[in-house]
Amino acid sequence: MLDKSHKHVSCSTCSARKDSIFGNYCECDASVVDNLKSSAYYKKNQPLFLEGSFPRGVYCLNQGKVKIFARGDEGKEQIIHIAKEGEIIGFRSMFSEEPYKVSASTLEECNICFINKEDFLTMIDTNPTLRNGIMKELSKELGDRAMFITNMAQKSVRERLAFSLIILADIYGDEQINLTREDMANFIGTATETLIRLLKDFKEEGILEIHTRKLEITNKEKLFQIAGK
Amino acid sequence: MLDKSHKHVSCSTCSARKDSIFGNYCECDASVVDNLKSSAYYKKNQPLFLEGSFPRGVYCLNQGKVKIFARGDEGKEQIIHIAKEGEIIGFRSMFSEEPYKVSASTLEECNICFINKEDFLTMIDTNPTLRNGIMKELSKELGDRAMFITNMAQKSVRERLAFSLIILADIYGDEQINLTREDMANFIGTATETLIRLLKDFKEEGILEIHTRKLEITNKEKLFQIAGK
DNA sequence: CGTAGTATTGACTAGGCTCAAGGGTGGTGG
DNA sequence: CCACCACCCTTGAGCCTAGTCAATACTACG
Repeated sequence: MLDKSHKHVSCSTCSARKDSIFGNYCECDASVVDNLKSSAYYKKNQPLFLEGSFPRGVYCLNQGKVKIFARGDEGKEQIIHIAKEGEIIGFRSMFSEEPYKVSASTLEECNICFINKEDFLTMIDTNPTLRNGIMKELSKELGDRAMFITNMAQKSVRERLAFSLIILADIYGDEQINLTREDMANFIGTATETLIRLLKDFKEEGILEIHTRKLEITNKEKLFQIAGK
Repeated sequence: MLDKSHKHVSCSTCSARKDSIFGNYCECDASVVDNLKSSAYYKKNQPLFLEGSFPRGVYCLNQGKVKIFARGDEGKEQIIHIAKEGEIIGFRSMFSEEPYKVSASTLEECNICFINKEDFLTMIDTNPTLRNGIMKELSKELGDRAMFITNMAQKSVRERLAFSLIILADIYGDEQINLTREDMANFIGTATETLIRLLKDFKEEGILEIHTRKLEITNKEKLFQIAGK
């Protein structure tokens, strides 16, 4: 349980900063960012922003996990990305000058800092190192999504599950994967029932342990094998 | 048939320039770009670059269409994007400092200009308008791909075909859509046979005319209806 | 200790893939 | 200019993955 009274996270002591674009690219500017930003506690399942609305700034994730998702025609969520500590969220639409094409919502309790649109854009304009970092980030994500699309189009659900579990294990680090079956199904792009059946298979094959909602990967090798490549 | 002896396309007379990021963002720099670039004629099905290799520069499409695709585990192509006249191709990997995650290959005869990596990066560094244009472009594509992923995961092949035909009609403008069945299937993310059967259905429903390989959309309204949204 | 949300299981169906076999078309070279 | 060959397109049959619907069990939290 996070400290809900925690009103201000300082960049200079931010444990996520080493994993962040800010940490990597503007060592010197911690205090500058510190003065511009505000920070806030978010409950589980609380939205940061919604598809269709216009961005007012960017979010920097200090603690917790956030899902980035789009909705299909019937309103079904497709999770595009799960952000972890240190990630900056929601800067895409600020450059494209479009409304958000995706929504963001907390998956657990989070501490999240916020930087105003104008302040952030000024930083980008005046700090080439940060700017290059952002461009690199945008480009990397674009490459990742090409692979994501290919996986969606060509892999079976079983293969996608294996692949996604590897990604999730990486996101959750030493913690166990902790998602509702529905969120997980929406990440993989399948029905909840199908996911459940496959998790059971994986368990029987000795790939993972199921502790109700938390998953513990016990044979990562085999996952790579099933995921293919 | 393009003029194969055409060795140099000039930016100032480039018919695609108005649709290009260069045309929109650096009116004044036409002659600068002109001096830096080289231009070349490409045959049908000629690769520009391959997944896994490192970028040496960017390509600017003066005439023709180019497919951007990734390969799945079994080597099957997944077409991520089809570039038309005026588009700049292959700048993503130059920012991410990774090898290409996708390949590019001409779909028909093309005239394509090439700008050296160093020259292009210098332009980006020194020309904020161009830079913002590029960032906008990266961001837009990222948004598009979120939708692409959602469509792949949630729509039926029939719906995806309708959706893709709308996109293709837009890319081909007043020309008729002209792709092999295989390329088209690889764009939609389905088997060639399934695509063919569905095209037949669409023809019988009065949505399109099939002139062997060329497709003529006759009822775009209905396509929107089927695509949903 | 009840209730809402979440997870699980079963039965059924169908969309779409694979394999296999023909039919067209257009580009090239004699 | 025409014939041939390679490539592309089309059709059919059968199967199987994965989605839907429906009913039941579990779990956590107030």
